[in-house]
Amino acid sequence: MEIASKYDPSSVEEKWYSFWMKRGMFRSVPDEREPYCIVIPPPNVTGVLHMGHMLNNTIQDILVRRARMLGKNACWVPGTDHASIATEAKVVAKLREQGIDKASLSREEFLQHAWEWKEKHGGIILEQLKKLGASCDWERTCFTMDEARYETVIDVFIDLYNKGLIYRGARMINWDPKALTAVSDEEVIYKEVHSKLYFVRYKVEGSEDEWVTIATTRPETILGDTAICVHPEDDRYRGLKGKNILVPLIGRAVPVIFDEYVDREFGTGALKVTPAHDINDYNLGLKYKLEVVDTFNPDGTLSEAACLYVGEDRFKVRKKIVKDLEAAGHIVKIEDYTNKVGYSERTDEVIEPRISVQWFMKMTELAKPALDVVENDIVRFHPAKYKNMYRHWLENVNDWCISRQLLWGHRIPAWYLPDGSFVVAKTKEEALALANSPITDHGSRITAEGLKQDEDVLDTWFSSWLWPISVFDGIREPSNPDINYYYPTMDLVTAPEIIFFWVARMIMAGLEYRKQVPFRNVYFTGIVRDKQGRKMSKSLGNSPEPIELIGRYGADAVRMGMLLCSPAGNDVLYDDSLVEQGRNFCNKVWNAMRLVKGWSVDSEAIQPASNRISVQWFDSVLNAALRDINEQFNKYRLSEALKDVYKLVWDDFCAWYLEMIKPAFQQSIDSPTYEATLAFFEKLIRLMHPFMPFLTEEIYHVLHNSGEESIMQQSLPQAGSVDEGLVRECDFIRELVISVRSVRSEKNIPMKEQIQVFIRSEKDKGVSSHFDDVVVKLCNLKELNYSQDQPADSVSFIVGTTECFIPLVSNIDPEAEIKRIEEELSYEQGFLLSVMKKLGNDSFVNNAPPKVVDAEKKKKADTEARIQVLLGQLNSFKN
RNA sequence: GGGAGCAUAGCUCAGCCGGUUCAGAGCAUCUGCCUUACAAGCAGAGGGUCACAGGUUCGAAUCCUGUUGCUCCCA
Repeated sequence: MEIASKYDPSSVEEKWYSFWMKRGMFRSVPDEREPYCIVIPPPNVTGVLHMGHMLNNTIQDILVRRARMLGKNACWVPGTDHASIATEAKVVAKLREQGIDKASLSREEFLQHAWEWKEKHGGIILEQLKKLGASCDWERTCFTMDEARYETVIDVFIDLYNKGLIYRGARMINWDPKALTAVSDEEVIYKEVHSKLYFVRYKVEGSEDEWVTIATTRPETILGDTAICVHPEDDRYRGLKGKNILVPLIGRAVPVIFDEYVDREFGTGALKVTPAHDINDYNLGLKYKLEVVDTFNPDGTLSEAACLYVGEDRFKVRKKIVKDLEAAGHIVKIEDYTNKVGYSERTDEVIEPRISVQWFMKMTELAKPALDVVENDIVRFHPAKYKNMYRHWLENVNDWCISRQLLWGHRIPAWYLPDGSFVVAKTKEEALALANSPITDHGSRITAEGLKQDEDVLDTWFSSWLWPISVFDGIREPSNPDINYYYPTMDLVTAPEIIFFWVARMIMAGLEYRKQVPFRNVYFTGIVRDKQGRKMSKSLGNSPEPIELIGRYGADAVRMGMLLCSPAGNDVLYDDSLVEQGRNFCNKVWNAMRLVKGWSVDSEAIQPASNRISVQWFDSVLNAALRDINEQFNKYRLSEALKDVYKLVWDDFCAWYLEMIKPAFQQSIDSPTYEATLAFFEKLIRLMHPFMPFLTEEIYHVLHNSGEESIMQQSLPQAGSVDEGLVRECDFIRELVISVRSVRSEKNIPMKEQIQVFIRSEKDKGVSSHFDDVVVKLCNLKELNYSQDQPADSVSFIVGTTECFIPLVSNIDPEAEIKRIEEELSYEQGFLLSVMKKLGNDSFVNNAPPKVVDAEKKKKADTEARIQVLLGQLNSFKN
């Protein structure tokens, strides 16, 4: 059989994914086994797969596949969210291309277009996940706006409203003038911008030439000023008590108020107060009952209330008003200034703080238990450092603005009566009944025509926060078999950026509706950045196209490359070399398979002792590694687990074990060793399967010719016992082999040339000879000898405390040897000195644990032994 | 402005309660090899005052304090 010397993933991956799919191997239904469940963080329907998804979903797939192989009933629930702002923007843009104006459409017509868009584009990202090997139960695919999820959201809204946790009120909110909607605090991104600080003087009313100078970064809001505020203890402004100030250009008289809020050091110490357009000013306005003049329209242009520049854009007005102020003699000076400005996460538009009537959810009551479960490790964070961030947010939590002025989403189930009051109900009929019930008592009889449903929809996160429950329909059917079996889920894999948006709120929802946390562990991935540490973004063009990357290197290589360098919570600096490393590893495993598969087996042959000991040795090494890797998984150190696998396979198995037992060219191998090797290989690919599903499935089938079976359904190898003594013996041998190779390299002795090695010892005294034949093979020796004497014309080296020699016919330079030995000697003597110093220190000997003192004594003995050896060598060269 | 975290080899990072011949790994670099599984490979080598300054201790990369630099979160 001819097997290609290079592993070709493209011919393999499609085959095995459809193999798994056809046989329903990702399917999970409740049974008597222990459940293991992950719900996918639902990607946006507008999204296409990016590098962050690749990392995140690779990790989830590893966890799920591993759980499956541990015999659990593993279920990974996929789905997408409707991303109201992003999707609506896409649909509006598409309509515009077709010459359709959103405003000309009815709600129903618009939603029709939106659904069409969703049907066409909404599934792309899930198809892409399949290319990565994601073993989701696709039959369970959910969407935040499908029937069950939609109704769930509405039910929860009504329930929370009835519990008094949701209210409607006028508040200062973050307004996105481009999307024409409110957004929550969490959707505002503050960016540092270079702007100007304008010093503007306002005239004191009734005075000839008395002025107050304020500093502002937003002169266009001057038209909405309704007070000037100074610090009560600021001597500069004592004279202003009881006076009014005239707002420039429009001459409105506004009062001077005194409040400690003002920072005397900033600007001039005098602050203009614009309650309609700044959150702090808004609070001052409430405190001093100031007039609120809203000078902006929803789209960011100036309103009638501004009197000037009506209908012009806020940023154009900023330039204009500065000119006009300057002309009127109001500008004192303009300084360069750096400040933070809020931008909309979705549209990147500058957020306009605006007073608006919105729906809010009270957070303080829900926050307390959600904090407790994390503090008490009922939900564990990996890495745990994110607990700090979580705590800080929950202890300072604000009410959540949940309404959005959009069409695409869950429409708020509130119905307004002609008198402006409202009722909250699931249907118009229920609303009507409620409106006419004696309890609400609206006096006159309300008709269906008199009821108008709220035009707004809910924040997308208001559906996402229910996700771990809603995917199992656990709100509508609180005791259905799925929710009872799969909830709470086990692990959540997500980015720290959405710890508040999502993680915290899911915990709240879980505790509120299931009295139980939604998951046991939260694994925070890092951000995938480019090599220079920049975030990957479309505009920078610094992100590889994931599907193309998979095409080029194979999904397994990409999975490995992503994970190998990303400990939990750490950012990944992506570079193609990472994926290359993954690909190379796949190829290494592939070739190991080619080697083993190519051996002919001699069933008559008796197993040589060297093979037997090699098998015993690798068995121990494998068991020790399985134990360690298991431990890494328990600590959610996936990257480290993969490194251990990498080392076990490449170094221990390929570089050492296979070389130890490899038969000479065209020789056959004995059957016991061959069988043991196949068993090792089988264990290794099972161990690797969660990380590299495609390659391992391919090899599994090559090794077994097993048509219908899948490696997916096999169990993970269990760690057996470890012969520590044997491992130590072999460590000595490995060191010996490396030393011999090093001498070969230094002395330019080609591998082909057979040499001799002498160990200064009596055979079987001190040094074990179990591995002698292995050494002979790996070093290409004529013979391995034990001798008390140094052979003539030989170079020497030390392994542990044992002296070894290689006789050479030439190439020995006494000068160089002496120099080398003297260098080693001086290092050892220095080391001995430091050990002696420790042992000579009474407080060390008395205070340190006996184990540590003994270790120091052994160091001393070993070092002295080595020094003896070196001195002997030096002598032999000098004489 | 408030809070959190980080600083170890050229790069990315391990290094758990202070003590293993402790200063490590991978990648990159350099040298030699197309040795019949693998050049996507093999063998070997170099490279770090553990940011800086103090302190605690018999002993500090590890604990404490300060300084500097960077990152993130919140307002």
